[in-house]
Amino acid sequence: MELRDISRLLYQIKLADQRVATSFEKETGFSLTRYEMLMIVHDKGVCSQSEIQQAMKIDNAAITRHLKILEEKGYVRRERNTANHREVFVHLTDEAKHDLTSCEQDHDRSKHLITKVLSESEINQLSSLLQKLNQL
Amino acid sequence: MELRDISRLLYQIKLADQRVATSFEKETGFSLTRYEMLMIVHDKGVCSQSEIQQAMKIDNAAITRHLKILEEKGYVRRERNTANHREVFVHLTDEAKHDLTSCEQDHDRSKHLITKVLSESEINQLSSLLQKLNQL
DNA sequence: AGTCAATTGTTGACTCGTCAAATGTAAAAC
DNA sequence: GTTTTACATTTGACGAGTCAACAATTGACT
Repeated sequence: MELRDISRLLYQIKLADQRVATSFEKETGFSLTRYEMLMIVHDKGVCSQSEIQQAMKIDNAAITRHLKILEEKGYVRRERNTANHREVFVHLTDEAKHDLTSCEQDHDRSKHLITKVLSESEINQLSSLLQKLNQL
Repeated sequence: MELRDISRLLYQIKLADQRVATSFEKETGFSLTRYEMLMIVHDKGVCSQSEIQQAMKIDNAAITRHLKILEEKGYVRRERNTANHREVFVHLTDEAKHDLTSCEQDHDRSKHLITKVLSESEINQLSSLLQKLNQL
């Protein structure tokens, strides 16, 4: 495996990422990162930012900024934990829940782009390969 | 395939991209994008920026800025095409060629991280899956 | 010629991530 | 009971990409 080949492979990953993220945003109206963030908060119900950080593995600074935007849009509410004023608790608003489920439903009707180029089993393959990469 | 699952998958791609790009840079000393750019110029010998753009599929603005940096580092030289003053011809300097081959050699000795988590056949799988994604 | 359109590259304003330094709070050490 | 130390979040400066507006050059049509 030459360095040249590795560079080509990794660059393909970069391109795929860009492609896929922008197409997700076009289809759903949510940025991929913020959608993921909302879903994580949704699953946890209420959580601190560092919990989000651990789940998403991106920088805390990015979390803060996304949440600020989501708050402005009225999708999340943030309150300092009264028992520990260091942390901020985040939870979804009803509006967010509503918009997310309606987005899901819209989506169910019009299959996502990715299912047009990859079969179910290929998606599973991809997922397990990515999992290995993300162990690095 | 639920939207939630798609979001998870795409987010994994994003994470893999970030991981892999930063590890490439740490190991080689070249940013992935600029390495790829240098190799493309290397392969073509001399080329215009729009040729690079087509090969790399990133915005022209990004190309301009990377080339500016590479020029400052003494890795490429740029001259307007005398036959068509709209385009700029780019070619590598000897310094770049030298540094690139020595980087390649260093690399051959210390296998790249990716080969530690993926087998040869997994890498091929991944590559073909990415190719399909990049058709979107 | 003289205008109009297409091509090539550059620049500015924006998004999204990083790291590092700063803030504010809690807990531990003395 | 201060003074460290650690933790959670925030902010600022930066890198890398996007898009849109602009400039310069070329080529084509009348």
